[in-house]
Amino acid sequence: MPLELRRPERTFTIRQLCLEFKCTPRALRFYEDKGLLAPARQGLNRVYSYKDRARLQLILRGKRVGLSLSEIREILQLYGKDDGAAAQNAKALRKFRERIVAFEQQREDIDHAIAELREACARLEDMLSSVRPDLLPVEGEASKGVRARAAGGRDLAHARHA
Amino acid sequence: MPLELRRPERTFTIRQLCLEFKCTPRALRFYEDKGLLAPARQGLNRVYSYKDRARLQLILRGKRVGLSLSEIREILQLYGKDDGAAAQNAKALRKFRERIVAFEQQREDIDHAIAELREACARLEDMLSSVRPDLLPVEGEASKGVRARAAGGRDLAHARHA
DNA sequence: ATGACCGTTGACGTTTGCGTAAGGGTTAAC
DNA sequence: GTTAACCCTTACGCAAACGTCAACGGTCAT
Repeated sequence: MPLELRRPERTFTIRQLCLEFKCTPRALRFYEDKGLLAPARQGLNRVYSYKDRARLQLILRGKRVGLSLSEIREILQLYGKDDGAAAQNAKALRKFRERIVAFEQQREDIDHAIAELREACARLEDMLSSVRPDLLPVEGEASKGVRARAAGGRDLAHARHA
Repeated sequence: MPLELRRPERTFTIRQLCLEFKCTPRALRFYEDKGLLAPARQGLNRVYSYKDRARLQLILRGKRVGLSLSEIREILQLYGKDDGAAAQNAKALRKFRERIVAFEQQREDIDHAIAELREACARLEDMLSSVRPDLLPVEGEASKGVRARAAGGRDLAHARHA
């Protein structure tokens, strides 16, 4: 058993999760206050399980896409009901569907925004290249036009929020 | 000229815009306070032009995708500089690119979220259909399985925000 | 036993984005 | 002439989501 404490049994301290997910202890405690997390305790200290970690991931993703904590909590609660309570689950189903519709709306908005920004970029580039080509992003020797699809870096993420 | 006051010359009162975009006068004045809008005046009364209306659209879309007002203001400011000031525009270009990357990240998050919710829905449906089929969304006689892609209604939109 | 860290619980402070009066001015209808 | 419908400004209020102390406990190395 001492060797068997590999993956699923692993636990995390508050700090470990904070480092991993780039947030503060204060935030985690706050989420707990608000009923989004409920880590175990060793004495006073919080002990986060893998499931807690997963919940935290969902929380943060939810935040990035603009959900409020109470909305996230609601979703997590519905999520956790794999048990009976059929009527409850029917409600969950409706809620989920609503959220999906909302998200799809939001995706449209984002696509719009991206499209507009791209246009703006294009116009700016044209202007600059005809007036002050020296200010353009280096445009070295090799790559012409297409410019590699940057991003993909697994450690970016992060966003604002009202 | 009296007949020529068709489109581009049109102006709007604060209330008209509010009705059209489902927001309150208070909000518009607030945006103005924060430097996002700057309608003309007739005496004390605000008079919104088509350009103002367009800005408002951008503001609201920005909000829906989770931007803060100050971020939106920044973008609008950069937007408005079609004039000279090359160096400034180079900065704008960089900012825009950053925003695009951020938006693409956000789109990924949303896609994830949608996927997860769909999965959850599927599981819930399975469960319900095997235990309490009566609780499922009517599943009438005709449509089997595919269910029309609801939404599309042009007057939904709207979202939360901290 | 003395810091140096990590953890804990309050509790007050801050920023954002408006809501909600409170008080006042104009014009249009009745 | 007063009621209704808009408009304005000023200002206090409020919820969300933490930040930032303050004050205290555990433990490990020096």
